[in-house]
Amino acid sequence: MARLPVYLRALHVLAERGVATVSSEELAAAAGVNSAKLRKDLSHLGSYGTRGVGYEVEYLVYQISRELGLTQDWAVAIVGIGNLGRALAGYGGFASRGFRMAALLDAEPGIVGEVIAGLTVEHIDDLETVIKDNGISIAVLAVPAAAAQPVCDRVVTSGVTSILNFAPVVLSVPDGVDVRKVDLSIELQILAFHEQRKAGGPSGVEEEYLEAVEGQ
Amino acid sequence: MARLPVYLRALHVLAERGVATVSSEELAAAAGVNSAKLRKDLSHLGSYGTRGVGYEVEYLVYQISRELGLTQDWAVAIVGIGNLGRALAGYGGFASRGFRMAALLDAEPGIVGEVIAGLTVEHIDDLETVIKDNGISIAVLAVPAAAAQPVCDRVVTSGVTSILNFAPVVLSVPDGVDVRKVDLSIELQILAFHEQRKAGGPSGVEEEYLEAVEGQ
DNA sequence: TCGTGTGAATCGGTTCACAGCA
DNA sequence: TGCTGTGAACCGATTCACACGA
Repeated sequence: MARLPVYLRALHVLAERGVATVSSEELAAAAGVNSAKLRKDLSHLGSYGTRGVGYEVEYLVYQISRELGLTQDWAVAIVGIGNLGRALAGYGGFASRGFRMAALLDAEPGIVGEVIAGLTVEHIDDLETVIKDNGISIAVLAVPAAAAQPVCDRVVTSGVTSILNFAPVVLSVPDGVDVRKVDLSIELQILAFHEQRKAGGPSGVEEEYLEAVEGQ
Repeated sequence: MARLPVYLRALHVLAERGVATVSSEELAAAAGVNSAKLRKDLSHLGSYGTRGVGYEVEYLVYQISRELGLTQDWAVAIVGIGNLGRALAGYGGFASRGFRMAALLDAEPGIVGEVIAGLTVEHIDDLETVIKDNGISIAVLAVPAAAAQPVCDRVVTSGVTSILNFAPVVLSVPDGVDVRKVDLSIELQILAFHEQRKAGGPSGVEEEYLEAVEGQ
């Protein structure tokens, strides 16, 4: 589930420090969750802990990696090589976790041909070919809002079944295609909401109903 | 709550198209949620719809904006002006939603002094002064993982109470400080998990327990 | 009549608390 | 003894379904 990557990161840190064994209490603290939740999450994978002792770090890393599908190699394409696309292309955390940046695509002639992180940016006209030839099943969309749906349609037609969307639009996709959305503006708006509550609620309005609202 | 920004975005699109009124059904479709959920969410803000008709777009935009605190001006600092920081600094969606990029900070001498989106990058040594002088209450951290906690401590000490963290670490902050985390690598890992399930589950293991797992 | 607003039912996820095993 | 694994209680959020009002 969605917290396994967080546990995995914490475990990697522990492993680097040479820690061989963790209790659910310790790992939960490192991951920022409570220990009962962590144990329940891990129990879904199987019974990989030892009662009275804890979990063996290396073994748990392997089990979680396998569960998440990180023991295989995923070819990823990034479409849209603006600042955000570049940030993603250059982010080291991907390669070390089973992800391989296999293609960068952009529509801008000034950007096509540029070499970023060892990859040459290709023209978006070649999108279909590039995706099929590289066996890409995951696409990252870092394109302008107006381009997002058309590009989405094209990558889906080419065989992509998982999309990470940074454009501020709700994409529509066929069944069987997963979309995750990261919207930087929405994150800020949620912070502003909390910030405002700290400052005393919306100006000039009763605050009662505010109690009913919000979690994370 | 966390979906209001999504509704707001959809409403802005409708307003631009000149739509005066929407039903919960239509707005829910545009926002990608179901209509009962949308109505329940909106009812927390008050009774702003008309039975038999729907919601007046402009009025609802205003009410949601006020609820989210977007009718006031929030000064935001971005710390870490790599590709990601630049992408954030240049993202137009902020300014139009009550957010004002008030400061850019970096540790790299080659970057300090650079002008991005009309702002001069300042040195991180001046962080405390810059935050206090500009009345900044929201900070965006786009720094390397190792720098995140120290920078976080400094912005909190300077008076920041909301943090949007892009570094892949769990930040620890005092009570009263909100942290939201965006982790690009985790998003991809979650996609990989789903992708793997489509392909038939983790190699060599029974799939039964997989049924118990995962939502979005 | 039509669509909002909302009790009531439902669902899923979190937390509690302890039985069971190393 | 100490900590995992898990049934049971709990809690919030989602969905259903319809009364109510424009």
